[in-house]
Amino acid sequence: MSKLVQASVAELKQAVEQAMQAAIAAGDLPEAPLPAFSIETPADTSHGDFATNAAMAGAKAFHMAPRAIAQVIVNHLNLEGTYFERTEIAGPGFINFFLCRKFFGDILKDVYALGNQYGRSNYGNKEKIMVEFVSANPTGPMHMGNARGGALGDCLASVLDAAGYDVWREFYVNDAGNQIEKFGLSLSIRYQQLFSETPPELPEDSYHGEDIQELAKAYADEHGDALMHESEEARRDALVQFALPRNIARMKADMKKYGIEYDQWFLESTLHKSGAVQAVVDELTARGLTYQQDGAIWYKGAAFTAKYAKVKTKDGEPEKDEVLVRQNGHPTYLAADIAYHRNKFLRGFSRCIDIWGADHHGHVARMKGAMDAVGLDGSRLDIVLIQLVRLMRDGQVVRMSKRTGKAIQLADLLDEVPIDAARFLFNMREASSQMDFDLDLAVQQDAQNPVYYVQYAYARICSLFRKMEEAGVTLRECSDEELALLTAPEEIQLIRHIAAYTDEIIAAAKDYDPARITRYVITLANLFHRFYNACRISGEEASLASARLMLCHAVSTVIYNVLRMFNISTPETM
RNA sequence: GCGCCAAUAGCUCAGCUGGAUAGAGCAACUGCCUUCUAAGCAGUAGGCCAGGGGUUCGAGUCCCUUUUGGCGCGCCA
Repeated sequence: MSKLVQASVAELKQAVEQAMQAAIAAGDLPEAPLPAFSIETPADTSHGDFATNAAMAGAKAFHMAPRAIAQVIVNHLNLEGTYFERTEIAGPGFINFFLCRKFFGDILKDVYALGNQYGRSNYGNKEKIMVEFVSANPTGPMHMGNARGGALGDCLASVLDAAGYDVWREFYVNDAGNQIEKFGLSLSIRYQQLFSETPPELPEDSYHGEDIQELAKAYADEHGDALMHESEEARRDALVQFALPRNIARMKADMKKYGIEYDQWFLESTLHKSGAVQAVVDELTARGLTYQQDGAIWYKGAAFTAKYAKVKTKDGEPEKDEVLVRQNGHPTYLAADIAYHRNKFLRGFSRCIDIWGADHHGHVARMKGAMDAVGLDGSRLDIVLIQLVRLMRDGQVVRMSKRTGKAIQLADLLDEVPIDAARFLFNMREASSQMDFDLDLAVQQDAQNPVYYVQYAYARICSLFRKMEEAGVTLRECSDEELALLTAPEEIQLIRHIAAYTDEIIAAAKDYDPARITRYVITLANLFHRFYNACRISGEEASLASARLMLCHAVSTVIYNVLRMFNISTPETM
């Protein structure tokens, strides 16, 4: 694992600091506080494996030319006992460091020893963290945005797990409130349209989808027209009680098909039943943050929201307050959502991540502020906003399904494209960028489709191992001397990339950006194919062949670990 | 009007907390299979990083501004 890398960076930083101190003590540098500097990995490997800007950063403090400072630092540098064998001063004053051969061999030994644990770290210290994602409305089928959110959320959770967090996946089901009222109304009308000569018309802002008609019909098929003789309220209740579980079951089935398993499906209704929503209203009232107006209860949240967002102050007009409880006595979505997030923290999660569609961005600062308002810490709630997805076919935007003529649903997508491709492609772009999902590319079974490109690299290595086994050559742990035979630029580049894996996961966890790992594994496959074209294994002298076999094994280990982490299949033949 | 996200090769996108000549993949052109999967590789070509200011040793990256695109500003969720 790249404990090696992390240790190397740490010891390098220390060595440079000590060199500067020694130089000051020796009078080669003037007395001055040490500058803040960094250790970085140059883009161009001819500039070394690591580099530091210490000399440039210190130019001001030491009143000397950067290259002169660099020379002084190098003169006092002691790299004995480290993996570094050589330094050089380059460009405007960079000090470049070159790793010795043993480092690369040790990386391969580490991967060999750690196997499917390679890449995992304790960065997160087992901190309890929740990722809440998709959380689609149970009033209808899931759509394309849910597909992207599902892939990103699930893979983010996996990345956090690999980085050493204690991760919990949750789906929030809005099975209460206004949308459910509307759902009931729509069902009731569709139901009445089945039996009545003069049924009511569906209002403009209710659910017009076919699925509502199907649900009403399903109820009628099972229970007949009995509800026609019930009160409107009883009819809606019965229909909702019938339809909601079906919709939720379907969402669970779709998510499962998509390769996503939640730890919990959290029902909003439980918050209302348990009194948690009322408790939030009471809590805010006790803190003097509510008032009554026009028969509703309002939340004075502007000051809390302002901590997390700019607030318009045009004409001295403050941010509008929010309604918590409507005139009709029903709590708003905001009240329930505050209760939900409060509940998350009370369950012991020290950090909560929500994946939301970008159209909800107006809600972000308000929600974080509200956590502060109820006495929690809004900075522990992080929202990842996902920009829109457009489906593309033949270079054209696709809005409607060919089959149903309706808006494309998640289920349609999963019928059309392989799950592997959907999960992989939705994970290539970071959440903040708008993306086009290319349906033609997703079903394409060739190298243009990145998921196949990566899987092919893995299958190629599996095939190699089968061939070598037939020839009586098996994988074994090589000696330092044997691994030192790996000197081709293709080999060194490949090992360097393998060495970076753990840090990539940590970086992806820090940035909440699982797409980073997708790009990482594509690059890994590319480096492997390059190596495989340049270097042979069978036919080479035995110790070199064994060393290369160990390298191939390391590559397949990392590809396997990434694909399994993202729940993408790893075919051994293609 | 206010706010959020973006703008990098013909197309789709990388570019890590500011660092050394701005990178891939598609598409275009030229090569590489009697030997481990050619679903692969190598090479050529392609750029005032949307425009303009600023910060500094140094800006695609940070700040301001203009333009363009997407989205949001409900007693909806």
